[in-house]
Amino acid sequence: MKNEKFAPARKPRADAERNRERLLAVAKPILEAKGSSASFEEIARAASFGIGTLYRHFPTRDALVEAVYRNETELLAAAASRLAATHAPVDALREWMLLFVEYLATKREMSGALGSLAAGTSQLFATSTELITGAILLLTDRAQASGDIHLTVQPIDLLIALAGLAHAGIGTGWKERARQLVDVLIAGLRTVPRTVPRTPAAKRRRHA
Amino acid sequence: MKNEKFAPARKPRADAERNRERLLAVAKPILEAKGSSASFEEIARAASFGIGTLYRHFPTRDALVEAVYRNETELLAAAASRLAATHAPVDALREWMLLFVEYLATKREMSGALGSLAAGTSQLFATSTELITGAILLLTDRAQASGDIHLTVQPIDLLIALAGLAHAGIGTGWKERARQLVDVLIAGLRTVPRTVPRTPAAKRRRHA
DNA sequence: TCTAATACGGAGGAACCCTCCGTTTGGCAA
DNA sequence: TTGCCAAACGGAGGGTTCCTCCGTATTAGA
Repeated sequence: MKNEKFAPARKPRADAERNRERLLAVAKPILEAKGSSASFEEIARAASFGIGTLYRHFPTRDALVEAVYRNETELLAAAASRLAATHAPVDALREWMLLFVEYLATKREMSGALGSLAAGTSQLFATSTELITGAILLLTDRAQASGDIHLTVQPIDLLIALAGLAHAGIGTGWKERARQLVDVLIAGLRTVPRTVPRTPAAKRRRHA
Repeated sequence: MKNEKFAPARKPRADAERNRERLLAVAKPILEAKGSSASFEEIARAASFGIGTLYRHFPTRDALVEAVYRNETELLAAAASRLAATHAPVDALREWMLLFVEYLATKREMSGALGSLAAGTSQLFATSTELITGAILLLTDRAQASGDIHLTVQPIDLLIALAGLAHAGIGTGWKERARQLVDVLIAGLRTVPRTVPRTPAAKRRRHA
């Protein structure tokens, strides 16, 4: 047993750190080309490492994906507070959502994974998920406080919807379509929700 | 060579047709439980068929998925014209989108595949894709003709967004969140799009 | 009943996953 | 510098799934 679980993890060996970087560098283009279905063995081979090494550094696919995109995720999150400081509330939200579309664009093949990143599905994604949700919450809270939008959905759902679009595998023109959707979503948030817009069919649905 | 390619395909043997039905019946619950990651071998075993038989009937996963849900897809498509006949344009659209959410709900695990179904990604999904796009086009065209909505997105993108939400793996409460999103989308479609809402940042983005 | 034409079964090669453990290496202490 | 050992590496191997291929069995029609 020892107390290994409590050991504060002495800093990693220099070679390990170098190798980790090399793995990340090699993994990124492969992930972008082949999507999250890229084989671990291929990545390891491409970096001239044994498969075991890859697994030691990144025990799961999610861990690898998160690490590869951690940096960009942080940049994206940072952009939120910058926009909040320089733009009107709704404009800031809109601009940031457009940035999110750009963010997805690099990783279209990966967007399934990133969708569940946004959704907070995986434990491994926890920190990235927090970054993203924190960013959009900052912007939506502000826009709501100003009275410009009325939140009837969870802000993260807006991003998940966009990620869905990225993921669907529409070919060229995807990005433009996603941008249009951003504007529809924003416009939808601006309108005052009708109180209890229940139709007879909606009641029926409750029992379906 | 012969002319086998042009032979109008004599009707399938009775046993083959029986077996096809049995495969579909067995596949459905398995797909629903395990998602599209369900193994072909498992399905074949569950139906007490050899793996070869399954592959002959459904050469790809997509073919199987489409066949399993073909029926429900047709029902969903049919509902569109019914709603168009009985509801005001926007109400019909909204109700149908809510039905689409229900449609997804049965197959949450499958929604990735169904997303690309909606997107028209796969050749195999061609006919199902047509059914779905035809249905929503009917409703959006009508709502646009009445002047109640202003289409700035491709209607199918609305569905893809919803499928994305289904796919993201949000747990309980998914359906309610999707319904809320439907209302945001509808509200967004109702507003008159601003003419050229370009910000400086948008120009910059063009070169990214 | 006979015989093509169809359909079925499942072995087998290939790809991938992930674990486990013997070997190698880096870095610290003497 | 040298020696030691925790840390890191490599890759064989057992397991799973994919999908093809072809010998065997079954059907439908003459």
